[in-house]
Amino acid sequence: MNKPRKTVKIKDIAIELGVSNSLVSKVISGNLGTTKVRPDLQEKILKRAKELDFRPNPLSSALKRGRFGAIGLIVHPIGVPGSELFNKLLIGMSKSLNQHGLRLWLQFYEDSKQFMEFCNQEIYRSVDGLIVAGSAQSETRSLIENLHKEGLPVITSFHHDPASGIANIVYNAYLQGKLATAHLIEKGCKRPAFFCIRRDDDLRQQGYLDAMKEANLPVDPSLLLEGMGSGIDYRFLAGRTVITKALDNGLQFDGIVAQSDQQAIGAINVLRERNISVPNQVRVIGTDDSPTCTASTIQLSSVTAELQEVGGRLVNSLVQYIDGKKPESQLITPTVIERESSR
Amino acid sequence: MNKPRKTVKIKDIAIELGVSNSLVSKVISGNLGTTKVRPDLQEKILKRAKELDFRPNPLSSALKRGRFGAIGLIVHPIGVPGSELFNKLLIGMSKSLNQHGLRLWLQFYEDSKQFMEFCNQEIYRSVDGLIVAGSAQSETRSLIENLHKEGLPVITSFHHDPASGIANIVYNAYLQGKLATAHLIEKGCKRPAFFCIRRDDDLRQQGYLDAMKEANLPVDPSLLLEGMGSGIDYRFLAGRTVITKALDNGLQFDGIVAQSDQQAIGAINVLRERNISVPNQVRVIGTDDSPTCTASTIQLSSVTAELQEVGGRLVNSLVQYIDGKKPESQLITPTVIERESSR
DNA sequence: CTGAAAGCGCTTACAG
DNA sequence: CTGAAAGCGCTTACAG
Repeated sequence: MNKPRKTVKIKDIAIELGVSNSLVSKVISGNLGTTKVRPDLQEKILKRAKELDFRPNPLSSALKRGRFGAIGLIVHPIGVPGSELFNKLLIGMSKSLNQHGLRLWLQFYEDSKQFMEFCNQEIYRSVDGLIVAGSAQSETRSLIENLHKEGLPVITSFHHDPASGIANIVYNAYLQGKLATAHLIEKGCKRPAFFCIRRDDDLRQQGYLDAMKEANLPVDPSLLLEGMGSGIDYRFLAGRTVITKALDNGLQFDGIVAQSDQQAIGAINVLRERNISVPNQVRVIGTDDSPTCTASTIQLSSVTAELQEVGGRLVNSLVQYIDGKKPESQLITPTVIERESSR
Repeated sequence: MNKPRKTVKIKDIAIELGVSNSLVSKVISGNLGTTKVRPDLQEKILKRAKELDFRPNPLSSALKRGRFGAIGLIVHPIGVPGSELFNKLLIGMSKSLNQHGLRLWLQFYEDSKQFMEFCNQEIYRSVDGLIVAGSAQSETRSLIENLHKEGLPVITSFHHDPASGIANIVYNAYLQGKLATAHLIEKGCKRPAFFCIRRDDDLRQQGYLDAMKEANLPVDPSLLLEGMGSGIDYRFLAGRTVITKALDNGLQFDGIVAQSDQQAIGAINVLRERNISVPNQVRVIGTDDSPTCTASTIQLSSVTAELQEVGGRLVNSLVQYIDGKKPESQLITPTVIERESSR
């Protein structure tokens, strides 16, 4: 066993100055209540506390107040590897947490089993609120709803099927698709292709379709490129495969809206190998504005995911929630970052 | 204010079963001490606790025991953006933390000012130990040493100038350089070039030099490629710039050891544009084994940084430290991952 | 074999 | 204007 670090306590100061614990506590916390301290005494206490570098033991305060001073973050692995989406989320949260003097308890989960373990650990009894981010599986969703019903303030960051009655804060994936497509159209594209993922409620695809409609451009179904294996694949090779197939099929297109930056780079590589000029013949835009965009021969345009902003708002809303103000769901608007590939 | 969630307490169980708080506490925690409970009573208590899904309030236990049940992680942003090094570190830590039932308090710092703020917040008084990772600036180093002297268990993960008297756990950068170089030599390279960074104590460069020596290969100083702007630059463009210059200077080389995967990919792109075949004419190996390696037309060989392993060991050592066992510094051995670019 | 009691360090309603 | 006292929920040395 380690000897406990010795720290200054309220009692130490009280004894030294010949006043009561109560008074020291009140003066230092600033919660005077009905108490009216003599100004000189107050000053003396504050001065001594500062000299001794006193800090209340957060455990004791929390125990007394019934607060923990900490929030939990449970994340399903998010973003393409290399996208830095998760890092951005954390940084955004971290800043906001510091402002509120809160601490973060972090937990990863890879599947609903792990999530259940979390719920069965005491961890969630050690936080004032919870943020759950990543993709929601139906089992985890009901677990979250249970925690919420038990009175734990919970906020999620899900794109699909958010838990019912729980505020959900995410970037606007629909607008990502729409803005990216509108950007290419604005640059002169008439037949931008779109990299589909295999799910029927793909928000970005909706955005693509609406952008086309608003520009009065017909949507040739063959512009909706599929074939990225079974399931969702945001990686490099998916971009290669899909665009290779499209070219081999003789598809005519003058733009590509990709659902990740890696897909976009994969596609660009194929185009270059076949001497198709980017951006002159085909303009390309990715998604996420990840480091990949500038880590390539041709600088890739992209639409942001604003994860840092999302992180900050998640924390702020949760803090308000803990203080009793029921939060609203929010959709954060992405931005198009124009670079060489769509100029 | 939020109504506090109501939870089951020891007292509730005690009253219900007509026994004392003490007994319930002892039975549940398993710390019987001199106490010898009647087996049937013990069973009754455990059964009821389980039914009620009782979990001790960690705050109270911690307060009583003088432990916090949490450790702090302060990180300087690490790794090239997109390298996922930080994520790997976190995942490694997270797993180990869960095993020990510990929680993580996360804090980023970008400069020593922020680090000082951290030290001035009460946060470090709410953890049983601290892990500091990233690059050490001299000011932060002395702050860390101070925390350590005050009795806070601290472990660092620094590559250069670790704080004195504090255990330091990192991957072996020297071996990264050496193993990567040896790999290329084994594949037949006689004149592998090395991407230098501008610091006189570059461990990877030492590794490169030693690998060459052990293979009895002469080191032509012009193989040590500099010119990546002022300071360290691990990014894509640095690789392009350096290798372009080398080729323009007519340098003869048959391999490249890069200090990041992005640098390597940048270099490969230049080589391909000039119709120099990778790996036939030039074998290339990167560093970090980041997602970039497989997100490229040619799959990039790389040498790992083992951050997940580092993360796990940091936590394990810190836990031991908290329990009174002074930890040792450790160097984690990296592994070469062979892919297309050096085959 | 079991429980009463003190205590971890703070906070706050209440009494003086 | 200030302090004694109770209490947050648990733990443990000690008494019975």
